[in-house]
Amino acid sequence: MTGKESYQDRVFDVCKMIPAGRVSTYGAISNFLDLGSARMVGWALNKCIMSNDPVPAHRVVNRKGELSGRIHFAHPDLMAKLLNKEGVVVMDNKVQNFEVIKWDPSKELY
DNA sequence: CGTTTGACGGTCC
DNA sequence: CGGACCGCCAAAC
Repeated sequence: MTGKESYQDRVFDVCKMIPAGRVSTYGAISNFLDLGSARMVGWALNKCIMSNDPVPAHRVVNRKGELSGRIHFAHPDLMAKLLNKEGVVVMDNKVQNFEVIKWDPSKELY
């Protein structure tokens, strides 16, 4: 390719690097890719639904550990279900032990 | 080309 | 702890 990798492609790549059973945040990805705004991650992931690539967007939550993006999935409960399936405890649309299973590319990935 | 919106984050009170 | 407010950048209108 000519290197036309948009910020969206980088977000996809980072999301694919998130280990199962772990969750990342929009801010962490934004900081790692130096996008300057966490909103860009949300916009990029919104396109991931239209994309044919298997992007585990369900592993990305906001800084509070809430499944803020669940409403964009095929079913609002799909995101929580996928996380629960991977061993992540989700209650009331919030990730339990969030600080424990939180995964930061800038810290975990070196 | 100005305005609005959006899967956010941090600060302030 | 939670609500209000601003900053942030890109796409949609």
